Amino acid sequence: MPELPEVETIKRDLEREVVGKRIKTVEVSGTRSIRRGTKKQFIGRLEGAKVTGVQRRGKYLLLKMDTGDLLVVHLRMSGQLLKAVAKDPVAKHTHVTLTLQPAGQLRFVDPRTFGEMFVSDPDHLAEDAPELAELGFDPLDEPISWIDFGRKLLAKPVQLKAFLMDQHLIAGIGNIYSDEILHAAGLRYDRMSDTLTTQEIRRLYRAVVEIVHEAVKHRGSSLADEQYRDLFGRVGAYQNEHQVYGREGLACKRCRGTIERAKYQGRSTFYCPSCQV
DNA sequence: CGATCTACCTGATGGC
DNA sequence: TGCCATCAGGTAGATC
Repeated sequence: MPELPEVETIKRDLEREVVGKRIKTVEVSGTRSIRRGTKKQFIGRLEGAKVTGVQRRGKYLLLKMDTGDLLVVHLRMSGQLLKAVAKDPVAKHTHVTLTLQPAGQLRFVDPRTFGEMFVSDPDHLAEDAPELAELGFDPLDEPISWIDFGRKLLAKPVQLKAFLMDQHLIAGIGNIYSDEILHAAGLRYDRMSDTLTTQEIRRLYRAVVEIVHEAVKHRGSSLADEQYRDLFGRVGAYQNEHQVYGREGLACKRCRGTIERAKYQGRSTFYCPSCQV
């Protein structure tokens, strides 16, 4: 479900609502959500710890504890982090409940159970979660120069959509935002990275940064199923700004061509065949 | 090594 | 109604 803009929205909500609170108790149901390490050590390391900060790396969230530990969260396709109070009805698929001091709860809800949480610390993060160390640049927090971006594009010929979604190259971009970025840049999803002109490289880089910022400004995208929710359970608004994603058969807002859907690496891709080249 | 497929899950939707 | 196929924001691991 969530890509960088959605995770960033939740991060900012967590900073206001959860940082400074202490975790009083931890409840875990099922075995899927806590699968690196044991439930017992997960609970033991979190209970009594105070949340002192939140970081986002690509689509990962890291909650810093006053014990030095890090609570790492990845929402994958259907995970939600929701603020609640104890008397609120418990949603189906609530797998982890952190009860906070002085008040409130943080709940992890995840119907498809692809998401996960685990506890690590700065000294062991690289071995506990090697994929975190291998993330590419973050277009929101650590934008690189367009020259370096161009070097990455030219380093290896790869189709542009695969390039944008490769977390080793750029952290945080997934199926929705890769389509929106490519449309904004006027480039096709299957264009090879090493065929771009200098002007196209600059346009693509600008589109990456702009689309991500705009999507954060609108608090992310919730699709028809409204699975993506922020910490307060509210939907995002960026879906109203989508130019191509989910708009098959509709007119391109830029050139009035017809948006098409293609299958790319087993997933839907939306693009305008007349203004993306 | 890289590229490509599959598995991991539940739930919503649409065709028959 | 119901049954079945397809699809959904992601990524790791197997298999070529």
